[in-house]
Amino acid sequence: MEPLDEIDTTILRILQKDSKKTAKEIANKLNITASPVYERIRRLEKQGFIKKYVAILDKKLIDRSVTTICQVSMRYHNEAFIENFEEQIQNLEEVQECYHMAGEVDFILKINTKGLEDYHNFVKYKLSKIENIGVLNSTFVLKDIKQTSEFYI
Amino acid sequence: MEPLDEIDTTILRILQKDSKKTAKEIANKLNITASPVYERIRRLEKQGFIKKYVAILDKKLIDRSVTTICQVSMRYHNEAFIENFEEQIQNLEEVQECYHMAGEVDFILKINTKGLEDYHNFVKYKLSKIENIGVLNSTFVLKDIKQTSEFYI
DNA sequence: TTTGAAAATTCTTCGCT
DNA sequence: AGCGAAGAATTTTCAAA
Repeated sequence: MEPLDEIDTTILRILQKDSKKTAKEIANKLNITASPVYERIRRLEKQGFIKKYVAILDKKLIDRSVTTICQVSMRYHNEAFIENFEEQIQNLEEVQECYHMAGEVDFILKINTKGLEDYHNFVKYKLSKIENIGVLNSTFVLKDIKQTSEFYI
Repeated sequence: MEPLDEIDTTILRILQKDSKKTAKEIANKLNITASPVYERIRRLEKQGFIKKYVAILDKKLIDRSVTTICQVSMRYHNEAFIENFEEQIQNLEEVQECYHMAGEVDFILKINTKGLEDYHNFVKYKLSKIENIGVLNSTFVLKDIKQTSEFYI
């Protein structure tokens, strides 16, 4: 696969910010016509550089204001337990992000709920039901400082 | 502002997963015609429920494979220092997320770089230049288990 | 609020340069 | 690779129900 040129990265930068921009608008910024822009976008999709297009919602308005960062450590560290944990996490709708970490803490999760009580219920009835969880440490977000899906390219 | 009905939330659920779905496709799933779907989407945008539409890129392919979670605590906790920190963070392109936290740690950041060396340079030349940072604790992501912008609604 | 139709715009393909 | 034209599909508006 060929490396991306300046035109490709400009297209990606624009679409990361606003995927509703038309090929024509992007073409204008690049001083070329719409068809090559269109073809490049199609290629970038096909090659997997663009994974998907999504709408970003306002969490306050849809009543998911409480964001919690939860750090999880496992009791035993064998393959089966880790794979089981990863599988279970996929199915929890409240979990927006989950990373397997190097270091003391095994997993870091970002969870969105309506309120504190819903987070309590999430931990009580869903998260803590997963086998082999050792330490579980939750801290609440006071304020979102920055939140974007953009990569600097 | 009226609360959302079942049709609105269905539209939002669909657009969170794939914003390229046409009004017609969404209408089919709802057994109505395209125009009310179109009008509802416009209203949801206007009211702010939908903040924006974005393309999600593949971080491996664009060479931003290293994700780091960085926990920052400030030395002194006064308004000016906190506001300054929040402002500085906005301008750092490597930072995808930053939250002001309750508890021991003041801020949690998610940072994407090309490699470990680039993270080192980020900390050395950018993050640590911000005034009044006390403790700074970085841990690396071994594997992304789950990562979505969707909210469960 | 939904429908159905009509106009404007964008998407998509393709032959040519 | 990019251009420009042409047809298909979608977006967008709107009168009527």
